[in-house]
Amino acid sequence: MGRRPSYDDNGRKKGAWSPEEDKKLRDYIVRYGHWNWRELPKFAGLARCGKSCRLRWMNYLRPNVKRGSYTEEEEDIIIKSHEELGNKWSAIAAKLPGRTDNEIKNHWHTHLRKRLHQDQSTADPGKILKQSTNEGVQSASEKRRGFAPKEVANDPDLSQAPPILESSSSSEISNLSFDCALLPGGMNSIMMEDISSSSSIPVESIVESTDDFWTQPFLADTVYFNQNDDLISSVPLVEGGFLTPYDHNLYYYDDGLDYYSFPPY
DNA sequence: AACGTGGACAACCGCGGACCG
DNA sequence: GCGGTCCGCGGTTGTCCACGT
Repeated sequence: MGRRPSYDDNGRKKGAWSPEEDKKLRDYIVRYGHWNWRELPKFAGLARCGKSCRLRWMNYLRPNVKRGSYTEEEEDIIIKSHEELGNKWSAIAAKLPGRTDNEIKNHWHTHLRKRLHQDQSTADPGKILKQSTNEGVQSASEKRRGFAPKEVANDPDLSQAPPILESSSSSEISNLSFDCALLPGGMNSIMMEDISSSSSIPVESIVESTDDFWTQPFLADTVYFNQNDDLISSVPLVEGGFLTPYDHNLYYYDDGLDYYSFPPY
């Protein structure tokens, strides 16, 4: 599924994500967080725009993203929330742990809306929910695929990942949360917070952005491709696999610590 | 077996809000 | 108040695949 990979005028890759790209993005964010979406692909070695990376992470790679069939309760919540909120998919998603707004939106358009329209004539809400649930337990496409989802099944990293349970929390997977803010002087700053240690370490990044955030490519000078013409890295890889913000002789990190340490200013 | 069609869903695109100088 | 940057949201599109003919 997804779109056929292609490249735009700026040399950025578009379309379906490869398992290698997924791994790079996931590994990078797990390790360093999404401190700045625009610059993240550069440091993660991805020829993607930041917006694409954000979407992929939020809708697919993010911990706790629950995939697969919808339960009766979930569909009930979606229908009721839609009556209440309309097309506020993010608000509806907030009521369904593990479900993304995009996934709910798709599910609504392909299953629930159609069914609601069909059953409005019968005017039996209980029946609507029951019918939607019966198919929601396993959709036609899932039956076809014999779910698990194709990409997850094909991706050894994803398939080996622990099952994401409704009750699990993101902190079980990563203790790091990241907030981005702007510091005076127009410089970007990174606020990395280690939940477990409650320590916050603001740091500054030298990158000043003047171009459109989402559309401007962020390829480094040196681009490496493998034999399949896939981008291996847009920056020279360093030990551990990524060029990080700290590799610009500005910061360093102590990998043995729960949080990153930086030289005093 | 070949082809057409529609379902499903990942990903793209454009817009607008929050924040800051 | 204005413009720029960053980010999130919702609508739409592109593509794959199963199924029907």
